Amino acid sequence: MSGQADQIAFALDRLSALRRAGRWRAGADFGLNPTQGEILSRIAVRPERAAELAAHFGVTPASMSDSVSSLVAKGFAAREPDPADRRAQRVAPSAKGREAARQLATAPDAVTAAIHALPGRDRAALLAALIRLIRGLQEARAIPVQRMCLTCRHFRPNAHDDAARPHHCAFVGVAFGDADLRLDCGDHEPAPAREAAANRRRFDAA
Amino acid sequence: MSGQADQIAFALDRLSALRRAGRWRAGADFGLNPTQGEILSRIAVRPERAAELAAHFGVTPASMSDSVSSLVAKGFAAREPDPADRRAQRVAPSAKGREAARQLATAPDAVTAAIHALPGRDRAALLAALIRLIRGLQEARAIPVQRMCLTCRHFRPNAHDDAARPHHCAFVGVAFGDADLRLDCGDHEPAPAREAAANRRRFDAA
DNA sequence: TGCATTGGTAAGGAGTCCTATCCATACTGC
DNA sequence: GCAGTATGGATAGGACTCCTTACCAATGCA
Repeated sequence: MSGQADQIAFALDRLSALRRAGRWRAGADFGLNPTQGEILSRIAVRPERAAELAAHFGVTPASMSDSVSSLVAKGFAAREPDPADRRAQRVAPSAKGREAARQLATAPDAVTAAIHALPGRDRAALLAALIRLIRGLQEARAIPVQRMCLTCRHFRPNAHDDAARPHHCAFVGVAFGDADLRLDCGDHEPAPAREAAANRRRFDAA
Repeated sequence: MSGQADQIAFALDRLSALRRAGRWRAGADFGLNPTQGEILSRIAVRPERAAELAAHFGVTPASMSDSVSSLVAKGFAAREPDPADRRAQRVAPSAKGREAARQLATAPDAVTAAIHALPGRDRAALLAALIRLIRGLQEARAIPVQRMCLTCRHFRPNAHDDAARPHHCAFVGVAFGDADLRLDCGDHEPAPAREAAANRRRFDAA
């Protein structure tokens, strides 16, 4: 019998194939394929540079340029100048793109439904394990930094005595627990390296 | 803050992008792309019909036919007649294909490494949650039946009193625990529906 | 025997994603 | 102030995925 790790990797691959198949169906109404749908969903939350998108999706900048071009050609997005750097451009959704992203976000998805159907304890354990997994990958520099709480300047780990809700988000001003930790938050702003390292230590200390 | 389910789905997407990127690198030495590598790894365990492969990977039979053709054209696989049905063909690896699959299986992969680096408790919780997730998807008929213990005729759930190793595999003749449950076993043989349902009940009863 | 079903391929087209190359802006040191 | 280098990005050419539609052949049921 081979190891747990292989079984887990196998499960991840199965689930991602299902998600991709679901995105084919969901995007078909708009003439979007899975890749375009993912990019659109991403920039609908916050416009990004092509290079950031390429890093996020794990493709070359050239490939991302292709995909963005087809999104632009279909009228779902536009390239706009980035005020911070005149070499750069941000990819932003058009009105039509925002509407499509909204519908995509609410489209039924078998995997998400199955996650919802999971017992609460399993779901929390799953999220916790995945957060640790992604942190490990970040520390091994295998995955680009995400918009996750652990790297956000608004995050205050273990700031409260309440064991159920020890953390604090200074942006929205609420206490929350491990189960509500975000891996991808629209309000994320990167923390300075020193602060991020301190947060990590404080988070692990609990 | 949006729900846990969305965060989990986000994590799954991130990890699958990473796996795919890793497969590009791993397969590059052989002239294999990620899709071809996945198919090859699959048939190396056990030859399968194109329709089964298409269902497994969530693509249309026509697409699978394309991919198999390119695998055949490169000499990694061959189509052979299926004795059980003269319409059908099985896709089997060539000697070269088996060797490539062997090297692919041992190629370093950041995600697998990170899973290994996870604390044992997290890893077990992750696998357990994923098995439940996939079972839920099977029952919702969103995912084709896998080669998992729960649907195998060699599986004897809760056959032993040992709490750590309650299950039994009649094929290899060993007792094992939840942590060693397989989602994709090369020795899998589907159990009759009646037996599978009984196994499910017996498994859940524990 | 007749016909729907199932396994599979062929053709045509959109799009992904690669490598390689090139352009423009931005930093860096003298 | 200006070369040299780094960075953000687009373009070109090519391999390939994956789709839809259409078609053939074996199968299985009425």
